[in-house]
Amino acid sequence: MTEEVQRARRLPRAVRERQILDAAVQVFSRYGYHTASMDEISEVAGVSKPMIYTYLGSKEDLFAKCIRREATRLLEAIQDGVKPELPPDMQLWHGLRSFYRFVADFRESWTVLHRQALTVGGEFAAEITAMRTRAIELVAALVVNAGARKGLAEQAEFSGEGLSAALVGAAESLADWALDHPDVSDGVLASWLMNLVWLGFNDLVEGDVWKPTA
Amino acid sequence: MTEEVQRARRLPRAVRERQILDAAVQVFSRYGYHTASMDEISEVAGVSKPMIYTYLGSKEDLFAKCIRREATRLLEAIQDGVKPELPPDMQLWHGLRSFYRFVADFRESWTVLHRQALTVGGEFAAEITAMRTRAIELVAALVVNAGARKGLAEQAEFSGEGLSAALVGAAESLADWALDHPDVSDGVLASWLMNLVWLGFNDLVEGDVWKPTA
DNA sequence: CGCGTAGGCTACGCGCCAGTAGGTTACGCG
DNA sequence: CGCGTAACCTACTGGCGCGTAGCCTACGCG
Repeated sequence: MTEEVQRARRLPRAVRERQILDAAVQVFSRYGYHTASMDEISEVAGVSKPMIYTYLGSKEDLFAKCIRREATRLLEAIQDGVKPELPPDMQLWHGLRSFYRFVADFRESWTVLHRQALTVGGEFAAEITAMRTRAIELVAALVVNAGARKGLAEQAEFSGEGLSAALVGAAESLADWALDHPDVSDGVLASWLMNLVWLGFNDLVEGDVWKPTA
Repeated sequence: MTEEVQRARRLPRAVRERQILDAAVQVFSRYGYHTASMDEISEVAGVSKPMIYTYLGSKEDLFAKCIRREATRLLEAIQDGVKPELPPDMQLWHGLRSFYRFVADFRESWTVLHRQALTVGGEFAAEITAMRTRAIELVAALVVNAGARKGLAEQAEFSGEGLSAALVGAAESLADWALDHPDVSDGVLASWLMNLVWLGFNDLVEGDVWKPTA
């Protein structure tokens, strides 16, 4: 009689929770919130369904916990990369590099944050938006700060918040593009954005404004 | 005996289809594909549910038809605005203005295209991506064309496709921002982007590349 | 004035899936 | 060695919502 291979058994709660969250991120990122089924998550996690409910609560709870964990990871990855003592452009550059490195390393995390999070209407779609807003405000602080140094104030051609929204959007969109082009390094991606944005911004600061021609 | 107010009756098929599509866009944009219910759409349309199925098919069919109608509207709005005989920067500027005007005028159309369309995995998420890719390639053509004039070729600092992806993302993101700031005109929004992108791009063309400092 | 057809509805079936009831086995500790 | 408790499962239910069967009614046309 061959002894049965033991299916990993009697693990402490903390370990199981991590397994479940990992599986959930994977399945949510692949199928989206609504299409993903708790049965499949439990299967991928190698755990039965009631475990999920006793440990992590309802489907919505589970999703929220995924989002929060991945968001925290992302923000920490960026903050670890940026060096506050450097000039604004280098801060931005390092932040962007860390961001693209994270996206490349944790595709599923990024997908679940960027693509799937908005699809669950209501309560914590707001939470995601809040996180995104924080990112925008952070960038805005950089930009406005750099602008203020040169005496760029409330002109019609300038809105720190608006420009930051555009910049963040550009970064996100480029991240999606990069998922299909894994050969492009994070340094190159960050450089593209810097060339686009920082140079243009510098011109603005110098008063070199683009105007429509007749 | 007061005569009953007649509930709009016996309308021709084409009219009903429009009513249904209008209602569907509204409901889908508010709740998203999965959360939206056919019952609510029928209610908003002022029509019973079987009508939707006989006229427009399944829920997925209905959503696809919404997407296609709104996408066509958007692309036409942009193409009507742009004048091909103008120089590249002015073409881009007019295209952007038309885009922001559209978003302001048809918020629901934009929402359903941008936010909700990606949430339905599979078949025609691809369709949306295709449309977006077309937009990116269009912009890329503009950019590459303008770059080629100045002899900017395959440098590490340059990728028409990548930059275009970033630009489109910036435009979309700014559109979302603008939804919360209705007082900002389409001309101003377009100018911001031109200042960011075109000036930076011009610098690139001139060989003025941003490089990280030690 | 009858009959075909296009416009329209109420009311139901049925599958899928989030969530649960209730029971079983291993481990820790006195 | 027995008792509490924490880990873990199988097997069910209940509801929500897509899609439809079947029926009614106004209008046009000979």
